[in-house]
Amino acid sequence: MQTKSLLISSEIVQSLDVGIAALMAVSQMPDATLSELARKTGETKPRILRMLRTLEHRGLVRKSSEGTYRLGNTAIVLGTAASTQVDLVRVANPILERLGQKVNETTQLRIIDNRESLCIAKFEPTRDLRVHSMIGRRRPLYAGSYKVLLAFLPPSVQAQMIPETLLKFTERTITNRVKLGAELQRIRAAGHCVSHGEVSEQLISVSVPVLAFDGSVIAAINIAAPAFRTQDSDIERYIGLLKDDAREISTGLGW
Amino acid sequence: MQTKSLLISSEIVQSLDVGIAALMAVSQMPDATLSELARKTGETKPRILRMLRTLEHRGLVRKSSEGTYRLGNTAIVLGTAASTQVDLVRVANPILERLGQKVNETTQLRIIDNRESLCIAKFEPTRDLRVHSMIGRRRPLYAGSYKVLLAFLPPSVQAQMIPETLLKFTERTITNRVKLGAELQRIRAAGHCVSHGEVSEQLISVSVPVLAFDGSVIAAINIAAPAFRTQDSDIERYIGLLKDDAREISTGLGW
DNA sequence: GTCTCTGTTACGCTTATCGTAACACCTAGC
DNA sequence: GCTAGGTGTTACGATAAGCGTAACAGAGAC
Repeated sequence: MQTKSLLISSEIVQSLDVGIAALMAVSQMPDATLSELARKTGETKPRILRMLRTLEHRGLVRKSSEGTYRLGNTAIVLGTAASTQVDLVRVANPILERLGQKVNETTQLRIIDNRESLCIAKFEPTRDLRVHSMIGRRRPLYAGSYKVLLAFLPPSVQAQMIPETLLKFTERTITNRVKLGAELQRIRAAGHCVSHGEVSEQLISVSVPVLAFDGSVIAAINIAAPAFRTQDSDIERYIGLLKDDAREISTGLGW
Repeated sequence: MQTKSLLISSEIVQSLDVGIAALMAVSQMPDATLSELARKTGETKPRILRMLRTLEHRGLVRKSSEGTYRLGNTAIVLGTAASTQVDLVRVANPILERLGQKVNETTQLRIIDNRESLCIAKFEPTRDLRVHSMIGRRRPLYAGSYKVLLAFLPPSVQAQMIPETLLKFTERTITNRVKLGAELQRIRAAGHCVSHGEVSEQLISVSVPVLAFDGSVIAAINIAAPAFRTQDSDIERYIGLLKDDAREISTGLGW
């Protein structure tokens, strides 16, 4: 008895699964040592060592001269291929860039992944002061304008996505589940969500859902900007632009 | 007896290795079916099915509604992380872009990988007629200007990198191993290589090596352009620019 | 000196993974 | 109608691949 996998363990090759876990660990902690990676994944050192050797042999991971691990060239090739194969990203990227250029602010594409929102595409303007964004960064679903992802979910699924305790990021974060529910209804009716510093102080974020042909929510696109240079008139304008572009992404996906 | 792995099989977790092989197969043949992927990897269908299910569970692969497979969101996240973790790419990318803007032509960064040259970074100008480039694309080491990668290798390693038979891509491809050896010596002396349509007709490519502190070759950067708009004076200018930038990459890597 | 970290190797137990076989479901051919 | 040759999928028992334990060497710390 070495695994406690009593639930949906079947159909999954555990060696491969742990190998991927090691790969993701390297991706999240560049220049980590073997021991650190073993701790992070909760596996034994010999096991992770075997995994890393295999990953290195495939070029997904590189061992530095100091003995620490980083992602390798194959990971770059894989990621580039992925951005052309994932329809959503391929379609959204030029639209995000065009929109970002137009408003001269940061734009993002986010999806629901594992009860969080996950950034899978972005554009940042060149101006000095701008909102920083990063592909792969996760944020809660219940705070900030990414709430739109929640708002357009069927009620039964929605409930599963909201954790028991809602962390308070700023003074304006909604931490009451009932109030959150009411807010989600309002968002659904309006078709957009504006966050005034709910996650980060002094930051305004406007999100709009990208819907499939059947009205189910696929993703969200948003504009994020410093509050001091964003007037109410800007926000109104952003909402209109986002809605147009969200529709364009939908049709670009074939609907 | 199910594997014939008599050589360096040890130290490698085969389940993980085959799983990665399946992943790379998906990356190379988007929208492939299970049977196709099993054939491509030379494994049985049930085995590949198990691998794909595990990869899907981790988000590296997505199964479309028609039952075919594509890369998934995790692959995008992984690739983005990789481009910030691989020093060479991180350092070279802005330099490649600056150079490409300056000459208004396509620029590339290539390394040796598995006896081939592999493109791991690139820039393409916006003009209508330009040389197309793709991260992940492989080219032979013995043809075109990528020969610089060979030329700066220690002679013993160099020999291992040159295949028995040299494929003839165009009329100008060198297919004689002796002639190739002489050419490599000339390149090493000159510090650069110019290809006049050795791989593709009507294409000129200029490459220069990126050297480590000890003079060993790390990578090559190149400019690729249509022959009709590239004068000898342009080529001379490209060589100078490339040499400067190659040195800048070297120092950017800490040397 | 010991103590505690590293990374690494060896080896025997056992369980996870494998391939075979059989399954159901197609479309094509005729 | 019936094969015939494709899919993708599931079941199961045999086996060897992969596991953890243990022990190793080396590097600091103090």
